[in-house]
Amino acid sequence: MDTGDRLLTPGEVAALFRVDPKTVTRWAAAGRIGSIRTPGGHRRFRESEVRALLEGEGAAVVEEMREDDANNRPRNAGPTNPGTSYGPPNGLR
Amino acid sequence: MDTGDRLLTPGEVAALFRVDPKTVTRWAAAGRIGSIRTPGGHRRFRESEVRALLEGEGAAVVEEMREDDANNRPRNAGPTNPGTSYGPPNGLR
DNA sequence: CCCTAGTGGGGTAATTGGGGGA
DNA sequence: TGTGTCCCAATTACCCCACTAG
Repeated sequence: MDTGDRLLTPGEVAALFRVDPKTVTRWAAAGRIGSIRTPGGHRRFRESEVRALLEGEGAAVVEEMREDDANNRPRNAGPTNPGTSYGPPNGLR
Repeated sequence: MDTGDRLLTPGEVAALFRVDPKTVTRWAAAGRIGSIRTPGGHRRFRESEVRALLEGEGAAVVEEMREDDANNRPRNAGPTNPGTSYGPPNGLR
């Protein structure tokens, strides 16, 4: 994997997350996402990093709820990585 | 490759289900619906999954209601009538 | 050289998240 | 049991204008 990550523009990342490009800029400013700056000051994001965020953060039961587990229904039994520390690296709160 | 599903905000999903955004949040917290979190902590829901839930409740999912579980999970037999035009999921602005 | 589109920065309003109680 | 509503704090969306990217 030679870093074949393509660089995405804020608008691309914003469309992926369904947020405003400005919000993506704030993530980079807050250090929540890696950003590469162009000589002009614009930012570029790595596709691998964006994809990791999209699928890794909330990866939950994408499968339909099957009845085969009628044995019992653990509400939170997913490997969802429970307190995954979704983020606030800085104990902001 | 992508399922082609856009991401919806809690408010959008809440409007589709006619419930409060808080309720939608609880569904995600309970693992009943897939949720993708933004680096900021907000949630995004997949349009395909929301639609599957909306259409599935009132239409034909031939999925048989299994034994004891049926007792545990009562089907909402209300005249939800989602089959008709509830609202254009295309609330994109 | 000029042009269009996108991006950045700051500020303000609206939405969202989490907990608690009805 | 499940949902609606209250609190507060954080995050996000849209406004302006100026500059970069191609």
